[in-house]
Parts: sequence; C-alpha cells; structure tokens
Amino acid sequence: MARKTKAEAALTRHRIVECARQVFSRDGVTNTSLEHVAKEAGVTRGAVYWHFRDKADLFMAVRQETGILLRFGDFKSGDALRRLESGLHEALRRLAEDKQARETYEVMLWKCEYVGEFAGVRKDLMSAGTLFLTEATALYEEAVRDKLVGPELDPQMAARETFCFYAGMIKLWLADEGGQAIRSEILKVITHHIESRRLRRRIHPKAV
Amino acid sequence: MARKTKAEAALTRHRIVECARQVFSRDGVTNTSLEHVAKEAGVTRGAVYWHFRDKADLFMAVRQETGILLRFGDFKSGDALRRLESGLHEALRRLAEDKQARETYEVMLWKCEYVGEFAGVRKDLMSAGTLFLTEATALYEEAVRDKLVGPELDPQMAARETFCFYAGMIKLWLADEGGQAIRSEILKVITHHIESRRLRRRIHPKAV
DNA sequence: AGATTTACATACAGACATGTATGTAAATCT
DNA sequence: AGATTTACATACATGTCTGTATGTAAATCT
Repeated sequence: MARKTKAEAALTRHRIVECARQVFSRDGVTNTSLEHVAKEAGVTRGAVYWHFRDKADLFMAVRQETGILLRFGDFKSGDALRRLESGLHEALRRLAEDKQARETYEVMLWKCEYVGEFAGVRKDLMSAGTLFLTEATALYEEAVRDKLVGPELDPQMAARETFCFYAGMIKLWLADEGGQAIRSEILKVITHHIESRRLRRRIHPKAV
Repeated sequence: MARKTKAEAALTRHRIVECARQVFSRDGVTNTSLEHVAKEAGVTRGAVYWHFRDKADLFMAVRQETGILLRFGDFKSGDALRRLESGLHEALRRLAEDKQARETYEVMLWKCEYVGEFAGVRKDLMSAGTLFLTEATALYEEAVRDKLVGPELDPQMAARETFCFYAGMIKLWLADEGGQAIRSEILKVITHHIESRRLRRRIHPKAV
C-alpha cells in the first residue's frame, strides 16, 4: 500500500487511539479484538500492530492521551478548603463535559480487568493516588494553619478520607447513568464533604 | 459416567462456584474460560454446563454465594453514629478475614468488565447502593433527632457522602496490597469520617 | 423391578483472536 | 536520482473458546 506521510501516519495513530477508547468503553477491553478497533478506525490490524505492540500498549496510549483528571495545583483562588472543593468540582465537570475523559475513566473503572499485563496499571493508579494524597494533605495542613478547621483535624486522615470519597464518587457518578441517586446531587455532596469540616463560627444554639 | 447422588451433585456445584471465584479473582472474568474453572474443580466443562447456563450465570452464583457485604441493620448497639461506624468497620473486617468475600469483591471491583450480559450486574450494584443510601439516611436522621450532630446536617447528603466514601474505601483497600497508603490506617480513617460529624461539646478554644 | 432421569464425560463443529511473515508503493534520506 | 525506509495491507499458521450433541451408568421414581 501507498506509504503515508509522517503527518498522515500521526493522524492514523491518533485515530486508532480515539477509536480504541470508544470501542473499549462500549465493549470492554478484554472483549475487543484489535480487528474491532482497526475496523472502527478504517484501517487493518496491520496498522494497529505497526503503531502499537499489542492491546496493552494501545490501552496505555488511551490512558496517556487523556491524562490525569485532577490536579489540585491548578486551583489558585480561595482558601484551602475552597480549592479542595473546586478541584473535586472540576473533576466532575470534566467527566460531564469531556467525552474523551468520560470514556477513558469509564474504561478504567468499569470496563477493564486489572490482570496480567494490566496488574501494573492498577499500581500506576495507586501511585496517582499517592500524588492525590500528598496534594490534599498539604491543603488540609494549610487549612489548619489558617484556622479554617479545628486544630484537632489530622490532615493526613482528612486527606485519606477525601481520597476514598473521591474514588468512590467518580466510580459511582459514572455508573449512575439514570442520574437519580448520585449525578443530580453530586455537586452538593462535594460541598457537603468539604464544608462540613469548616469551623463554624456561630454558636450551636443548644450545644452546652 | 456414573451418576452422582443429589448430595454429591450439590457438592460438585459448590466446588465449581468456589473454584470459579478463585480463578476469576486471579485471571479476571473475561480471561477465564470455563475449561479453566472446570479443571480447577476437577471436572469437565460438561459438569459446568450442566449446573450453569454460561459464564454469566456462574458469575451470578459466585456473587450470590457471598451475598451483600454490609447491612447496617445488623448493628444494634450504640448511638446512630457509632452504628454507622461499626457497619463500615465490619465491612472491612470481613474483607480482611473472609477470603471468600475478599475474592468476590476483588472480582467485582477490579477483575470484571461490566459489558453485555454484565451491564445488568452494574445496575444491581447500584440498586444495592440505593439500599445502602436508605439505611444510612435513616441513621443520620436518627443522629439529628438525638442531637448527635448539628441540626444543619442534611441526612440525605450525609448518606450520599458516606456512600461515596464507602465505595471508594472498599475499592482502594483491595488495591492497596502493599498496605501503606490505605490498609494500615483505614480504621482510623473511618472513625475520622464518622466522628468528625459529631457535635463537639467542648468549646473550641480560640473560636470566637 | 423396570422405567425414567440425572449428573456428568466425551466428542464435534464453528467462530474468532493473536502474532508474525511477507508484499508494496510512496515518502524520505543521501 | 537512487537507495532505503516507512506505513501500512494481506496472508498464514496456530491456539483457544464456545455451545451443543451424544453417550452412559447409576440414582431415583413408580
């Protein structure tokens, strides 16, 4: 077949990744053959094997193209608690509005079996978790320093709690396609999670 | 082959389910063939197809044999917040000590692709979630009535937050085999999650 | 006791996926 | 401009999985 120019080849590669993400998110990673991906992208398996070593390699490319969902460092305005809240809100905004991100996370959280070559990917995810924990811990430390929360709050514990909350929230949000239980209320739930930590300055009326 | 007695047949069926769980949790649902399961159970595919319609059916049996991980109704002692905490603790205790439960949840949360016949299972999981939400909401309502928490706490929101926290916690606990980030501290994190809601009776020293 | 199921094992047929080897025409290099 | 590489398409060889059909001897039924 006629050789493509470098730019064309890059386009082909990109198209393959794009289609792989779609097919993965529809049929699951294990169930999709490279033939399916190739057909969807309008090429043959030859093209796929040219650009990627195997399905695991292609899967990595899908992940890399979307990148990480949330970096707290991106948020600069407001106090530490507000920045935490903004980060969580933003992650969900991306899931809702960015089809690529939504599909990628759908694959990673519901359409993939972390086994064999993919067992390593799970460790990657946990490493990304460590980053989340580091950033969140720093923000909670700042919140303590600035007396946004009581001095008894343990930043590490709070960060771990937020991490669990975040992981479950993303996973449940994706599954809740009907939208009743989680999706429609999720922003308020996030606010609840963060704001309930904030030191209340008004006196609780009936507290001793 | 010689026909088995009813009791023997029941044993065979049970052995197949048991082995299916193990193999699923090792190799992932999609990757395991019924031949693998059969061999592990010391039978042929004939036996598997006799007891189960197909792999999805077998998977359902695996789920059913383990049952649900957490019912708040099982906890009777202590105030509402303590019962919430006990429930969450108990779920983790089971994961840690009960190999069967651990394997089943490992399969459901990390080694299964919710696609095709399995898409329905995901809806089941979300329905189980509705039950969780109902029970947790009731407990938070009780906590409000008993003034364990401030009157501004919205039981529904708190329940949803706890649900997300719970879902993420289970998933992360399973993945954190090293034990550093999550496993070793998880009981404290749970306590943190629940107790931080409790109305503090001592006055915060420097709060206005 | 004879008829009928049952609880499997064995055998068969078809579909499908994977990886590699080979072909090829144009793009890129020198 | 000629040599070389590239970006695929095509062909092949192999292994695996699935579902069903058939066989069978003992358990259960009547």
